[in-house]
Amino acid sequence: MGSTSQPRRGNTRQRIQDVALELFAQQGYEKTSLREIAEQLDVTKAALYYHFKTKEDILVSIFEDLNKPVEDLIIWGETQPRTLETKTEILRRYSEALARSAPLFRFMQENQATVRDLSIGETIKHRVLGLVDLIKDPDAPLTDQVRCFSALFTMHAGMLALKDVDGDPEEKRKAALEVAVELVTRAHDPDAPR
Amino acid sequence: MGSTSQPRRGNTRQRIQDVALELFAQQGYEKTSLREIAEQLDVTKAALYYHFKTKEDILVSIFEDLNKPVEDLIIWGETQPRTLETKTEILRRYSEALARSAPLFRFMQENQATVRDLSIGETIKHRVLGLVDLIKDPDAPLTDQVRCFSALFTMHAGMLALKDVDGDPEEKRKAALEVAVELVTRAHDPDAPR
Amino acid sequence: MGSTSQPRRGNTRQRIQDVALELFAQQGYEKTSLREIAEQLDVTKAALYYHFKTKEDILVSIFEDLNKPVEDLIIWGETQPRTLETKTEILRRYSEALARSAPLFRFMQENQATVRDLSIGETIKHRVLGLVDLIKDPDAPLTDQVRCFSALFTMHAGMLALKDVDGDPEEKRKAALEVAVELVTRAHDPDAPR
Amino acid sequence: MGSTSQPRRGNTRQRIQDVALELFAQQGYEKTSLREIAEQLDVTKAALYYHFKTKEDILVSIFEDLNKPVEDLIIWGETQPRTLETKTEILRRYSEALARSAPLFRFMQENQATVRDLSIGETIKHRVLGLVDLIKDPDAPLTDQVRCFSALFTMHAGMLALKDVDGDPEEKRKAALEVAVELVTRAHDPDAPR
DNA sequence: TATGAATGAGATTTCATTCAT
DNA sequence: GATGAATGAAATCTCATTCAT
Repeated sequence: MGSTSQPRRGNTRQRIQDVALELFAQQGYEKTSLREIAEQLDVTKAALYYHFKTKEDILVSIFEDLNKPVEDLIIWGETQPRTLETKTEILRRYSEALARSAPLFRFMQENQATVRDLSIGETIKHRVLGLVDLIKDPDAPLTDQVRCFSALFTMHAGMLALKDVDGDPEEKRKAALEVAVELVTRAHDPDAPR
Repeated sequence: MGSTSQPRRGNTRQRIQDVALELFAQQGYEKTSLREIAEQLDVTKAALYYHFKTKEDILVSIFEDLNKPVEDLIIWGETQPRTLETKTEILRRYSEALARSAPLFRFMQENQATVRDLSIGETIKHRVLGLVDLIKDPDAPLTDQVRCFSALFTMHAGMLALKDVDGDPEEKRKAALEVAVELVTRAHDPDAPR
Repeated sequence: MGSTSQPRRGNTRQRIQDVALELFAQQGYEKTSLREIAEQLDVTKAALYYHFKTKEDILVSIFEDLNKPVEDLIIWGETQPRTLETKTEILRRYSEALARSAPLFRFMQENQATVRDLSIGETIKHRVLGLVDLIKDPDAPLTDQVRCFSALFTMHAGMLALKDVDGDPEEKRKAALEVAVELVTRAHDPDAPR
Repeated sequence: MGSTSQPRRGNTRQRIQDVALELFAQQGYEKTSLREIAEQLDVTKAALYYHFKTKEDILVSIFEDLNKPVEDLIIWGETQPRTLETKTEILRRYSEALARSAPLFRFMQENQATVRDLSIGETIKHRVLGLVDLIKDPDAPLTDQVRCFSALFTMHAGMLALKDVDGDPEEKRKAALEVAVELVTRAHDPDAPR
């Protein structure tokens, strides 16, 4: 929550995560050193090692905390019927999850090469594919599968590329969601009137 | 014939670029060391510095060489009328350029955080925005602007995320292009029958 | 008493400064590598970087420590009346300061080109000019100003060139001081009988 | 042959020496790389090696060319009677030699640590001591010997420290010479009236 | 809960030098 | 007279990590 006025006790772990995520998102994972993180927190590097086993562990812990909503979403989705309504709802919830953990997702988007080799790499891949599986039909033609992927990436892009476009972030998110829903709708019911 | 036995003289510069791009795309820019590149070429690190001023310079030179087609495409596009046909043609050509320089674009997609801070960062941003400008109308509603961004990202994704989908790469590329065209078409003529 | 068997903990910083100064004076700044310093101390190079930010920083820290007496001397001098007695006293004290920090001054004398570009360069220049200002009259004829500079350099030389002359160092220092005093005396009172 | 006209061709050797000396004096010997010299001359590093065997050799050759007058001066001095007139004349000629080869002497003054280890190191030491021998009496008291050294250093300083003093260089040189003569005069005839 | 001190590995870069052409 | 290509050695510096206290 509060980013500047932290009471000095008991929440160092959280503060490390906050600062680390901020720096990771700003500069990239490899270009952010533990020294920087420690300095910004006014602790020593060794203190980081009291709370986390490795540098990677810091990132993993952040990911695990912020990723839970998406995980839950997939679990929920798997119990629902594959109707268009369900798919739309999934997109809606996913869009909100993205918005809530924007820095993390921005980081993941911009550091794919890094993240791929880390232990979360597989998890992430699984998650994206799991999400796609919920909104696409396995036997759909290739074009429809592309539409589903595209829907997801559209929402990701909604947080990134659209930085350079004017307008309120929340509105941009909604516009991206709208386009995503449209894409999935077409994929879901190819015979719908165009 | 032989892909491993390189002719030893005269083309070192090119060979450095080739090996570097391969490794950059495979492992990421920061995790690829000059030692690795040199070893794979059976030259000393110092030889790299005879041909390039810095590590960054290697990447920049690769980028400048492979980026030319896209640059040309933008210049061409700026002289054309903003018809739907032009836009479609731009997408088609861009898709082909992407396919031809796949490793570079894959690298750029997966190393955005790195590339952003390099001297090519601004160039790339300019280029993407220049491309988007050719296919979107400046006064179009936000949703249509998203569609245009989405079209571009769909083609990028066509080279990346779709790795995990079965099927021939060329077919996947065409499917991505088709979806992109569709998105731009809708953005171009919002009143078209759906 | 042992000069080679150093107590291993707690005073590393000081030991680095000692060894560094010795090597800097012996071989010059640029020709002394951090590897050498580290090896002579039986520490790793990285340890040096724990205590000092850069190679230059090692030198700067040495300089700042040993320069204090001279700095104090200038401050003291500025509060005194510009009598011949004051000037003589300044020369006397300066001569002693030089003797006490002989290796540093020898280093500075022999590495002027290097020191000039370092961050201490300006400080040193300031200090020498500050010192000269205390012993020369601003409106004195050029010849008298030269005498004052010469007085200072005579004492510097007393530590250097006179190495190749026979005799006890302490006696040489006193002889140099005597000549310096004589020069300043003449500059102070040009009409004095010769 | 004998004439000193310098057309743009065929005098590369001389041009190398000129540029090298300028850079050596400006930045110091170690901090000046052959790359810099070559670039400033618009030739390749390898070209330098056609004309000189090593980097040191460039410096040595410069030194040998410019040092000749001083060498001659010493030889001449050795044939003269050790009168005060001779000594004065030596100082006068030396002062002129210094002025004529100012950059070289400035370089030597500021790079003593470097020069000491080079092959010219011994030569220089010899030369200074040879010069001193001409103006001091071997059995003179220590103070008088200091005066002689001081005379020499005063003239050196005349080219350096006096940079920061106002006034015409030629006048400053003459002032330095005057003080030097005075010092040697006293050393020569201690009983002279003061 | 943390720190102070240190390390081992490795990064990028620079340099003087060589040699076939 | 000079270049193009390359090398071997070394330099400065950074990093993630460890451990006794």
